[in-house]
Amino acid sequence: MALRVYNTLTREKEPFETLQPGKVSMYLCGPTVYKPAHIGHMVGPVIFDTVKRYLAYNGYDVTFVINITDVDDKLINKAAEVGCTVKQLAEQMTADYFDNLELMGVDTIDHFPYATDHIADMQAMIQGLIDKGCAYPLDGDVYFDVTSDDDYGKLSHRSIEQMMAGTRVEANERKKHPADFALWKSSRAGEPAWDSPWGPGRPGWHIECSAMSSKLLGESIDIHGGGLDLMFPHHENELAQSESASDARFVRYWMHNGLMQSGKNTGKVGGGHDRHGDVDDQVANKLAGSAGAESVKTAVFAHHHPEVVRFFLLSTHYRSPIDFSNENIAATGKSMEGFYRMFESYERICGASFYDIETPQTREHSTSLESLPESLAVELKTLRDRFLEAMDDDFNTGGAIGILFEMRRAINGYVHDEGLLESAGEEQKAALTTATTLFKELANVLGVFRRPVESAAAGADDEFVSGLMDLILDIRAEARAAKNWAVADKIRDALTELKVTVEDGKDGVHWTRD
RNA sequence: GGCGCCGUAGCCAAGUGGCCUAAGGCAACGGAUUGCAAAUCCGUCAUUCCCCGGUUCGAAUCCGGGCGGCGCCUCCA
Repeated sequence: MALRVYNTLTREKEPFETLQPGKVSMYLCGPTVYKPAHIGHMVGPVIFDTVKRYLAYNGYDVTFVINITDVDDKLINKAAEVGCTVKQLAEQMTADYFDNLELMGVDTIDHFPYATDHIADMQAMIQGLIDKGCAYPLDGDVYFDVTSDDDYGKLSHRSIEQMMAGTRVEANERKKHPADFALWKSSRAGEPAWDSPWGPGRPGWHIECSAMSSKLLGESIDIHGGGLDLMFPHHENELAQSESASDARFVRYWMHNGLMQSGKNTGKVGGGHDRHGDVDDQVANKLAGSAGAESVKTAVFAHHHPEVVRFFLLSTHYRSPIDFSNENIAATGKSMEGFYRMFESYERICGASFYDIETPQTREHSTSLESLPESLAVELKTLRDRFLEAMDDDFNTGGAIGILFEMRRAINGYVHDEGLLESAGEEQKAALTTATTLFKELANVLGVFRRPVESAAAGADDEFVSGLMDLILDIRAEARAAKNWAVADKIRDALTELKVTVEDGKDGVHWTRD
C-alpha cells in the first residue's frame, strides 16, 4: 500500500516518489487579485491543503507555495474602473483572499510570493531564454519561441499544428509563430511598468510562476497544481519556459483539480463566459460571486458554515467537477450534524471537549488500538486501513469521508451497546477516548473538525438565555415528574417553534438552538 | 474544427477487469429505546452501473457506435 498520484503529464496514476527522500515541494497557481474571491477560488487551496496534510501525515516534510498575481491587465482595468491604484486594489483583494482561506481552514501554506516582488527574477529568466535562443525581443515585447521547444504541447497533449487548427488564436503578424507567447509586455502610458533591457513594461502571465517556483522551490519541483482550466495555455507555457531555461525536468507530478460548476446548464463558476440558465442557476451564479463583486465570505459563508463548505468540496474526488448549489451544500451540512452530536455525547460522557483531544500527527505513530475491546479494535483497524487505502489512491477524499461516517457509526454503536450515556466506567471512558482520538486523527488529515463550530448552541455565551432555559426546563422537569405530559409537551413544542430542540436523554435533558 | 472529461438508487457520491449478488451519506420505511418525541442503535432500500454492439472464462470497469451533460483551444482557480 503506497501513495499513487494521477499525473496529467502521463495521464496515469503513478507511484509517488519525491525528488529528495522525505521532502516534497509543491506549487499551486494562486489568484489574480482583481476582484473578491469567489467560491471557485477556494477549491484548489482546500484540495492542495488536504494533499499537504496527507503528505505530512505520511512523514514528508512539505513546502507549499501559492503565488499571488498582483499585476495583470485585469487588475489594471479594474483599478481604473474603480478609481484606485493597482497596488491598492491588489492589497484589498489579497486580504479578502486570505480571510477566506482562513475561514476554510487552509493554513498549511508556507509562502505566498507576490509577482511584483520578483520582477528581477523574471527578467533574469527572460534574459536567459533570449541568450539560449528560446525567446526574442520584438518592439519592446519579448516572446517565447515555441518552435525552439521540441516537446511543446506535451502537458496538454496537443501539437502546435493542432492548435493552429483552432480559429481563436489571434494572428499577430509580427510574431515568428502565432503560438508564441509574451514573456514581457511593453507598457502603455499610465500602466504599471518596470525598467528592463527591452524597455519599460511588465511580465507576461506565465513567467511569474516559472520564476517564483524556481526561486523558492528549485528548478525541479515535485507537485504543481492548479485548476483544469490552467492546463493550457498557462501550465503548458510555464513548462516550456522553465525546462528551456533550466534544462531540468520542471515538475514531477502535475495535478489538476476539476472545476466548480453551478446549475445544470451554466459553465464553471466565475468563468469568463458563464451562461445563464434558469432562475435557480442564476441565483446559484450570484451566490458564487461570479455575477458581481460579492466575496465568498458574504455570498456563501453567510448561508453555510465554512467547515460545511470544506467538507462539501472534499466529498467528491478532486479531479471531478463539482456542482455548486445551496441545496447540495445544505445537504452536506445536514449529513454532518451527526458528527457534532457525537462530539457532544463524547463531552457528556468523558467530561472533556472533543476539540481538546491531542492526536498523533503521523501515520507511523497512529493511535494505538491495543487497549480496546477486541471487536471494537478490529473494526476500527479495518476502517483506518480503508481510510488510508482511499487516500493512497490519488487522494480519494470522497471515499475517505465515507469511512469517517462508518467510524462514527462504530463509535456510536459502542456508546449505545455499553450504555455509556447512563453510566461509564473509567475503562470505558478510556476506550471511547481512544476510539475518538483515532477518528479525530483521520479527520485532521482532511482538515475538518479541528475547531469548535461557533453557534448559539447551548447558549453558553448568553447568561440570560441560559438562565431562562434552566428555569423553563426545570418547570418542565417537574411537570414530567408529575406525569403532566400536556404541560411538558406544550413547553417542548413551543420551544421547537422557537428553533430550540429539546432532547430527553437518559442522562438528563439537553437543548440546542439553531 | 482540434484536444479532453463525465453519465452509478429519489438526491449527493465511492468503486475503473474477478474480493461488486456495487462503499458511505441524505431522504424514506420497519424494529429496539422513549410517557410521546428527539437523538442513538439494528434492519430494509441498485441482480444493476445512460443505450446498443464487441473483446474476455469473467466488464459498472476495456474497445467501437449512439444519446445526453461539460471543459479547454480567450492572461478564468
